[in-house]
Amino acid sequence: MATTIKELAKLANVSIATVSRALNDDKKVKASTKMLIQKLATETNYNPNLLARSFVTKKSNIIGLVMPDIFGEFFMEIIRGVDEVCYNNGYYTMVTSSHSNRSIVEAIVDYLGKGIVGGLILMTPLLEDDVRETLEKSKIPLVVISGKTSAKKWDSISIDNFGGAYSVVEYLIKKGHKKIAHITGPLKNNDSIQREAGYKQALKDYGIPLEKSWIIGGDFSINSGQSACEKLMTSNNRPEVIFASNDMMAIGCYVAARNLKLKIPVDFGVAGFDDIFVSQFLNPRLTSVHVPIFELGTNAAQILINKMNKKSDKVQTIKISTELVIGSSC
Amino acid sequence: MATTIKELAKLANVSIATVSRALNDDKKVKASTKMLIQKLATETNYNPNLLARSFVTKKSNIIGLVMPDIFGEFFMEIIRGVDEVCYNNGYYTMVTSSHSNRSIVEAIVDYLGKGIVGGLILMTPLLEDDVRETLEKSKIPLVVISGKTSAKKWDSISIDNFGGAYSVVEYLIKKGHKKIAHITGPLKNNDSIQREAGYKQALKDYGIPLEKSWIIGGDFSINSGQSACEKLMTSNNRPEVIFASNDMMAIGCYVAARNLKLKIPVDFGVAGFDDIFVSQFLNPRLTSVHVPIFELGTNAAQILINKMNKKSDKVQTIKISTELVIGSSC
DNA sequence: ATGAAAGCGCTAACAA
DNA sequence: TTGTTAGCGCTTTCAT
Repeated sequence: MATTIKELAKLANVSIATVSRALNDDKKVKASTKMLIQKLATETNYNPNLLARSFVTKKSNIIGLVMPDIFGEFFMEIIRGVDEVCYNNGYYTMVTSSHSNRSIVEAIVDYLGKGIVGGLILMTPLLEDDVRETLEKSKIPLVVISGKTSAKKWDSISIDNFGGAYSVVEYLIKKGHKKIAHITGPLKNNDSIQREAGYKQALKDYGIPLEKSWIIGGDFSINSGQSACEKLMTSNNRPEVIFASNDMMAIGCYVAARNLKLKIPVDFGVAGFDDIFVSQFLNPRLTSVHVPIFELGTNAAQILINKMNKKSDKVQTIKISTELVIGSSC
Repeated sequence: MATTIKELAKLANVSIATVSRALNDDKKVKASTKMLIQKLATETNYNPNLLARSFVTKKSNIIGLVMPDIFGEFFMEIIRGVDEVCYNNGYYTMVTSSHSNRSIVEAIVDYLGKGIVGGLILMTPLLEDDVRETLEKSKIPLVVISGKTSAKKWDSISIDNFGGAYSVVEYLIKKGHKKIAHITGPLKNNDSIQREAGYKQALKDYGIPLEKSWIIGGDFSINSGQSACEKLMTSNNRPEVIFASNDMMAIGCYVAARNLKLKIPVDFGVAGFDDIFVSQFLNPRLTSVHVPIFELGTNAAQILINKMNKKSDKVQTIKISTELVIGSSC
């Protein structure tokens, strides 16, 4: 049995209230008393029962991290970032994702309703109406990691998708390319939408007409990248270079190239987005847009914890900037 | 404010005890009463306060997942597996890792002592004495994901490292190779130790003498794989093929090959272990040992939950078998 | 089959 | 500066 506050009180010959205060570093406890109690606490290996504490304060220092999926490097880095900050601040990280048999709303409602988490980090490519509604009802501090800096209602943190995409395409144009194709991400995914917009804007700014047939819909998966690339490279109007909306699809292009016996970057070039870990080990090294995912996680957690501590209450909207990483794939 | 059991009791015109019983599906509640209460609960969107419940029952349905690190695909898949099973059984997944500034013991103690988790999944490459001690003191259900099936004290689940390594090396030998080098993982890592043992045993079984200089110490990182490979391939006694203790180090060999202007598999072959996601996109496709990591996670969670539900109390020791994946890298 | 009441460990008024 | 006490939402004896 773990030491309780009661036993500690008995040992120290004070009331449990005093112990509680001492442990919570209340200023109005005599220094000597505080010292004694803290010494005793250490000796007896006292650990406050967090459940009891959360229960009575109605505050939980468990942070819920809800993601659309738990897969791949991107989410891993988010978790790592969140965990890092949580740990350093005495918070706990609880993760979940929308599973095959439930929507992201259910996941949120579950976390929120059960009173188990004191704050929520929601990562979602798109804030759909049902999610918005649910969130509006809740009074729990919340940070949204989103593809778009739109949600004025909640603190949100997002990647500069537009700028990142713009910079790759601009780079390609400056290298002399005019025939630049684009493989998009999922239709309703904000990251994807923003990246496509960046692509279009860059073309426009440099006076390059848009070739509709060079914009192929993908879904961020390797397979979709592969088939999109095959489609592009077997048409009679082949682009010189393909900008894939994420690295996974860029990898799909590599696969397609292998199948088609084409050589990157000789026969066609490829650029991606995300600069995931493996991209640097592709041969040739993939040109991509580096996204500091880990920082996305740490930032989100930090903002949330500030909110939970009432250290801040204005709604923040942070945009994380990206960086072009030039490889030899285009 | 969320609906409480009290309000529900008032609505149903029964005592809170009855409500509690009905909600917990106690057999001695009249069917009609139970129905009414459950209907009311649904209508009012009642959600039991988990904190309160855990607090009083002294049982938490939060499962703590402690890992040496939160990085890369391996851990991600574990988390995904655990989350999947937890979700399906109404449990919650709390993750943490030993951080730069704390040991894994501290992480465990923290989880355990605070009464916040009701069960623990501990993933560690090596059960060191301080960890053992800590675990022995604890009375919380526990499952260890380990590199070695040794811990008879706790339920444990591990990969068949020995068998996996043996099968790659056997495959290489049968292809006619005799000069097989090995890059090991960290010295005190059980996975690494078992894999090395499998390598040695295969050589022995096929009567191939061990060449000490062909066993180079690595640490599972790409860099260590790269430098080990460079060392091997620039010596005057070059092996024909390198079996790296994990895919990351195998990737390091690819990098080394590129630097040394050597071609895989023409100039030398490479095999790895883990068959991580990216390995299939390496060029040439890496020969590796596939480890069903996701299942490692689901299994661990399932065993733990059974334990927590008292559905099982015998100590289980599961070994997850691996599968040789033949690529074109050797 | 149901109700009354105690109590889990802790915090937070309110008193002293 | 410290103690007393109520109470958080729930489960669980013990009555009835």
